[in-house]
Amino acid sequence: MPQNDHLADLAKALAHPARLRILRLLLATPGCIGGDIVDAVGLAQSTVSEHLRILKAAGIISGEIDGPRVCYALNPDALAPLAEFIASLTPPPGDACCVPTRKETT
Amino acid sequence: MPQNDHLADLAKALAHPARLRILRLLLATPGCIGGDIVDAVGLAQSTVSEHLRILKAAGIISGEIDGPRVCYALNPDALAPLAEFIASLTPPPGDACCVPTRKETT
DNA sequence: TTCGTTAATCGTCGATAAACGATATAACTG
DNA sequence: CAGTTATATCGTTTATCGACGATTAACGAA
Repeated sequence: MPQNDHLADLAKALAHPARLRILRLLLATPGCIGGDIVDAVGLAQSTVSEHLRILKAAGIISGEIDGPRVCYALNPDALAPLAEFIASLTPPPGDACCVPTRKETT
Repeated sequence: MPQNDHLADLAKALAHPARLRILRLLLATPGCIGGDIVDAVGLAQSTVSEHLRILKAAGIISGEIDGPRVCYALNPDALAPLAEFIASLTPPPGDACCVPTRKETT
């Protein structure tokens, strides 16, 4: 079942705090973002570049060359299969769309 | 941000095809399931046991001793944080219904 | 063209993960 | 108690990951 392989690849791309931080950063940054990522995550430039490469290889982000920089952007559709899988494991309680989220401030 | 660490741990637990297969198997199996998992995934018993240990450590499954066997069961709530994170990256298409704005903490 | 900036790639290292066989543990059976 | 079955753990080997510094490539500006 190659689908599992793909899902595992997606999960693997998320399986690192630095990459999650990068994704949050991209989410919080409306426009283009370049080397600021390096500052924000506090790792070496080459390390950040590697994380970006991994995210890009998984299709989770896309990089567009913009002059001397590269403009990264989220590509959230890529994660849809993983989201579906997780949802499929989740019990169907009363998951009507709008459930008043009680208990969230854990 | 320790939350990223936790999310990364969850994703890491999912980042292997054999573990995804195990989760699917648990999902498809209503009652208790024991060593049949070994047959289904086609790996050595010790390897499967290790995968089960990892899933259990992540809280994604739980194992209850049932006589000579161990009864494994999904524990889908454990994945909720990861599902939320992925959802937060997903563009809000027409989600008029559930505004999942989890109030920007931090 | 030369220089400075930005990002990607290379080479290397230690750490972690994955897989296996062998062995140990626990519980039921007789 | 001895034997069988079902899991877990141990120890080892191999592969992959994560991080870094150094180098290279691409681009804009002077």
